[in-house]
Amino acid sequence: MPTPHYGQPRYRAIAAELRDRIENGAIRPGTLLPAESALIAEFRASRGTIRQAIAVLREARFVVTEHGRGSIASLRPHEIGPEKDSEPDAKHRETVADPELATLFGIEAGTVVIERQNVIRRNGAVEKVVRIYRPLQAGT
Amino acid sequence: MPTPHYGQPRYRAIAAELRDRIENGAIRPGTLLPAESALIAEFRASRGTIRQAIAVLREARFVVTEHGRGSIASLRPHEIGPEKDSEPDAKHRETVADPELATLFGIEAGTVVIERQNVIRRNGAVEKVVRIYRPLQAGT
DNA sequence: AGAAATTTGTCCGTATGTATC
DNA sequence: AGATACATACGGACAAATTTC
Repeated sequence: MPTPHYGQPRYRAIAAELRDRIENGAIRPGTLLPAESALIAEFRASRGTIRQAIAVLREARFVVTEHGRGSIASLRPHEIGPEKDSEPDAKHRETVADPELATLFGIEAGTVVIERQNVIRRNGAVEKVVRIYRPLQAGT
Repeated sequence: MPTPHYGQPRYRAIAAELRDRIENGAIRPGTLLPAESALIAEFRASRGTIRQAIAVLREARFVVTEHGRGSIASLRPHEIGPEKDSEPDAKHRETVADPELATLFGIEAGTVVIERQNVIRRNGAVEKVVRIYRPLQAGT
């Protein structure tokens, strides 16, 4: 893969993408951003580039980075929604595609996919866990 | 000492070595791999390199890693289910529980669980993949 | 019950070599 | 030549989960 950075540099494009996710709630304030390693996999960027992107967000106060913990999306006054779910039976998240999913979706392993997980209980005990995977691609 | 990565990078060579040990039984399925610190000493590699090697194994489902515990050798991927030439839309197979599934089911990570996978297609393309996990005992 | 040790997770800073624009 | 980016690798420090004492 060459290194085309037509227009703005890559780290700025990644920073913009992450900022959008924070603003539109995909990454909720107070929660951790994906780890550097996860962002490397998702954007297929080198560590240096990812760190540059996060540096931009930190500079703009969109995130606060804690050594050994991660980068936390900043709380926005108008978006403070504690929503303390103790343990939801369903949740959304992003993970990376394992080789099989990658093959099925026709993407490369390591690409980020959306995972929805539902926990089905029966008499209190967990009977089964359903995980639904979808490609992330659409219009980003 | 510079950083010569002529040919195969170190982390891949280490991953290959560890995979061999799992395959030939030197590290038996269900047991823990040596700790990162031990691997660092053995291969004289940095922690980052060791962790990259283990990430390769995890990606290929050769191990399941648990925070604070270690990486558990899994059943070999090619022994887990029947080999397929083509991809059916639904299939049963056995996999190993990742830490989250283990917690939900109240079993230990690395334990074998039943996985049923359904592939939902739409106009030929794979729209989503549904995976349903159940413990071994129940449901039979 | 609690403290310490172990182990993995994450971030920080740096370095070398390669490739592209 | 310089700026950008990638892949690899090192070492250090702090955080968090688990195990051991």
